[in-house]
Amino acid sequence: MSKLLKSYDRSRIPLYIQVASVMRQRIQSGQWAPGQRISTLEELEREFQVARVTVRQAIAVLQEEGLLHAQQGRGTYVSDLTPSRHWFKLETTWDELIESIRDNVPQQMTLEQDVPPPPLQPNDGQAAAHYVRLRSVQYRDNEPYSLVNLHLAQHIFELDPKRFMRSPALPAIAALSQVKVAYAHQTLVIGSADPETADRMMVAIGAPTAECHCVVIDETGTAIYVADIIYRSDCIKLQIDLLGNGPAPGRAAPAKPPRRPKAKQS
Amino acid sequence: MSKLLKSYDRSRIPLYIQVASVMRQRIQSGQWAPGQRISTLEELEREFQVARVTVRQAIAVLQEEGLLHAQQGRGTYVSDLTPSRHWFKLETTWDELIESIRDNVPQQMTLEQDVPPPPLQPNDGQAAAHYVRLRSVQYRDNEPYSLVNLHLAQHIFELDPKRFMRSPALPAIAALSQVKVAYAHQTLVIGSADPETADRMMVAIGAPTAECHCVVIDETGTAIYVADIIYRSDCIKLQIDLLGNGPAPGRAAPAKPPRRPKAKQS
DNA sequence: CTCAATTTGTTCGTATGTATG
DNA sequence: ACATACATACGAACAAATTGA
Repeated sequence: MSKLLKSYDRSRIPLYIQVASVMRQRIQSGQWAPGQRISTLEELEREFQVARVTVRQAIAVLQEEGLLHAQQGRGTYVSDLTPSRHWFKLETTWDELIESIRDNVPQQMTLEQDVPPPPLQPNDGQAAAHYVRLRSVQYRDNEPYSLVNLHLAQHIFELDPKRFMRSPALPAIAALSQVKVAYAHQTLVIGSADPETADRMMVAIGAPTAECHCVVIDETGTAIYVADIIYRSDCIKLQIDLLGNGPAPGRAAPAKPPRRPKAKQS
Repeated sequence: MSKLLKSYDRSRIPLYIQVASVMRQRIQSGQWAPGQRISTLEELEREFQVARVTVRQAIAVLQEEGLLHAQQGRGTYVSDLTPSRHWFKLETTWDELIESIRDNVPQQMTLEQDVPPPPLQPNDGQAAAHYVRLRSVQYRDNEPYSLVNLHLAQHIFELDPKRFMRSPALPAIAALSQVKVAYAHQTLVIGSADPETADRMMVAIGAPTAECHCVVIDETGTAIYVADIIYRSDCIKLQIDLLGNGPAPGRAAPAKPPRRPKAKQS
């Protein structure tokens, strides 16, 4: 038996979906380039060690997703326009993070006053006396890609309620001269969508997600901003500069990009 | 109809697996605590809007995983020992990264000489003249959790072939006084296991993975180390210090925690 | 100890989905 | 396209174990 059939025992997921997911991976990784003709049904049958109909079911799945189109007598081709993945760069420093989300527009913002404090991890500082809870959804091209569940210390929220209700909170906090940010950190794990998340983000239940837990602590050690943000897994990308001396000079880039030429702290 | 049934149309994955994945999430998130008795079959039927048999299939899945145990007449209980998740911290600075993998022991190391250069991203510098390819598997408790596919510049490899063959390459490079590391970065995206990955890491085909692309560039702008590392998604956790001034002082910790607070002071 | 309530375990019939050759 | 086999899912009824009154 083939490797795939052995793995099938491990997974319980219908075979044609597994085949489809392997083929999807090949398209998205570029191993099957846009416009290219892929292997014939017979070759795919042999490669995956499955029946012809199963291959066709897998192809049907990818046709519905717009990644493939099959033509009788000619063959099966990869679509020219494959949707871009990993377009959302999750920044790893305070300044870049603020900058990257400055112009985001949160949708479906809801506010709850006087909510219980958020669950805090060991390094998340101490809870504030009162929190408000802001929930919102981020969209791109009319498609939701992240859910924000934010606990904001009430005394911070009241410094500029209108702004917090209509624009991202982190830039708003950075703009508040009264507030001194002492520590800020973020953790990321890979999870899977529960029914509510799946529904709000329009993905399947159990689809992989990136779960970010972002905490901002003021000079008194109080967690003034505690956000749990869930991203679709296929849109996110992290870029980590291990030495902290900026990216390597690119092909046509100048030899010495000393820092970030963008905006300076104000 | 319920949210779950609507989402089911979107997913094509068997219903009982979706139910199981929601229940698994609840256990792993602590919403269902270890030892706790969970809702009765009838309540779960109503909540998920599925038939009794479907709930039981989901429970059977989680029983096989050791997360639940059911007892006739009494109820269904969460196991006391639920396996730990996210135990692998992927460090985000050079020094911490080196330190964290120093004592790892790669298994099943294979070497290929004179391989074609690795695919390089725009900021990955220039390819070296010759590369060797080292592949290995990382284990914990006899379970594989990551696959390493490393392209190492041949002239670097030859500085200490024996060490590169039996211990992690990054600490080995850091230890080489002849080598000056100018840039080092890492990108992370979420992918899914292809058949070979699934087989070597003993997960299902299509299971989510964390794909790391780590590049080390020397002072001549040459990519001397290009690693593509695939982790199981459920073991990995990133911790990003946005301000770069260390973690916030913990509850019982002194104001200046020197490094790793292994032992706690009370 | 028995009874009743509660809860999981099992079985049947039916319909649809998945996979093979 | 067809015939076959097995998996998935439903609803309903019944059986068996546990608990407490």
